[in-house]
Amino acid sequence: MLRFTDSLTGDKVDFEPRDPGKASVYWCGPTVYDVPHLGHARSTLAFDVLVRYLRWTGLDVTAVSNITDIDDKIINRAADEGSTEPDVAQRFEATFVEQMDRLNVAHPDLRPRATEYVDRMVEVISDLVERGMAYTTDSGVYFDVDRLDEYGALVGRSVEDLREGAGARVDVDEDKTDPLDFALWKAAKPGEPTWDSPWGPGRPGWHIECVAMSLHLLGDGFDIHGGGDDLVFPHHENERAEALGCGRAFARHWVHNGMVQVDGEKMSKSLGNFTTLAGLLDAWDPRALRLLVLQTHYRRTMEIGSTTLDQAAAALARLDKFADRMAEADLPDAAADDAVLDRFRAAMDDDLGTPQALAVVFDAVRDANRALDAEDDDTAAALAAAALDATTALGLELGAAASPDADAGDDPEATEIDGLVDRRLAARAAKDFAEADRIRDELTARGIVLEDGPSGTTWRRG
RNA sequence: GCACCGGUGCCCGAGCGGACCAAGGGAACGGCCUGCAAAGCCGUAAAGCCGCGGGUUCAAAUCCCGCCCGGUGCUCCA
Repeated sequence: MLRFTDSLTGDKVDFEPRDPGKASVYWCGPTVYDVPHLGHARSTLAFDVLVRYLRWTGLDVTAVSNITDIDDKIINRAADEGSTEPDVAQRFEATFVEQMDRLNVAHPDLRPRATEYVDRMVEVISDLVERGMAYTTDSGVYFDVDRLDEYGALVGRSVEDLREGAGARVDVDEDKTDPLDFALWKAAKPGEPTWDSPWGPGRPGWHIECVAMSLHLLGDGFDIHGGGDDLVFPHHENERAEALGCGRAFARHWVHNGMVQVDGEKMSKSLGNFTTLAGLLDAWDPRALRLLVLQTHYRRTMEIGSTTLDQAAAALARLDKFADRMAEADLPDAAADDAVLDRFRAAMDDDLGTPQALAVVFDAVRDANRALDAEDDDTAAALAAAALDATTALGLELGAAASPDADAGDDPEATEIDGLVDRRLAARAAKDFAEADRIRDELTARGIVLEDGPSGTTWRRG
């Protein structure tokens, strides 16, 4: 039985789906006003693994993640570059999807856009107004926090507490009767995209979209709502307020992932293009980032840097070699080792303990290698099957074929290097090791690493 | 300022009151392999006690209190 930490209570709770055998999951996607950063990657990876694992255990999962395609930042961006909001949104949504694809993130079943949900948002806001949970001013419609006893439950703070800190970082809109109240509908401002509403032209507030989408697509009382830690307040607190304010059951469980820290200075020094996810993905195998993310528990703050990425890449290389070795060993068909799978499942069931789950995988890898060394093919096959099944559940494809280097295409330099490698092979065959080593040294100086194997010599850029 | 989360070996990072343990990964070292390497495989050692100081307990890295340091939040940031 899967258990995970519910942000609402802070306790580990058993996951009991609303509908037996199924799971409904919603997590907040990006606001598409710029290229994705490392935080997007971590968060998206966290929920990708959650969804994959739920499916692996046999649940029928419906996964929904939104795209916020209208918001202040998008408007500002469009103004800055002299384009339009839809243009900005479409461009960066495409970039987001493309980069998540590189990370082998499974597409959510549904990826609704805010601009497609304005009508439903208006319905929810109308409901709130009718129930007296919201009020109207010249600048828009606001949720009245005082009307909801439970407000603050998700952050674990009282309304008085919150009120004290309100405005500490951002100026408070003077139209609101309470600094904690938040916008459901923003009245039109000149030059901004607008939609019609019972309160005049304008655009929706931020939180309302997730409520309208999740309740519409997944139904009241859906199972899991997730997002980054930084969204707990105010975003998720306010979403919850909106749904409860309508008298509707909202998410049964809340799951939040921790933040990413980057040693920016060190990073830019070693690799100038590292500040964006794209830069990272160009410099490292995307699977190394996934592995690195999995090696840290999803709730913890984690450090991503060139050192930790290199370390993850080295571990990944070992897993690739393992997968290749087992594939080439011509092992008998074997069912995955149950003991390994049980340990894997136990680790994952305990709040998605991917670090321990990977420890299980690495243990199995070592044991399988040892079994193969001892020519115990049956044991090796069972262990390898379990290890590979587990990594698949985590979204990690293994083996040289899975590496982005596998299809590097034609490289003008490659032909020349191949020629040098051939000459070295000839020299070795003639026992002219001095010449062979000279060629190798020359290639080494150029950053080329040679690997002599039973089936010939391969090279790679080190 | 207030709130929440965290501070574990050379590095990343598990552990959340006890005897299967201070996991696992990277690096290091040794062996096998190799003409020699590289890669790979196997093995070894490494935290004298898990930020600091108190306390609770038969028993604490794990609970409580104080302090120091880092992160996040306090209206639109995953």
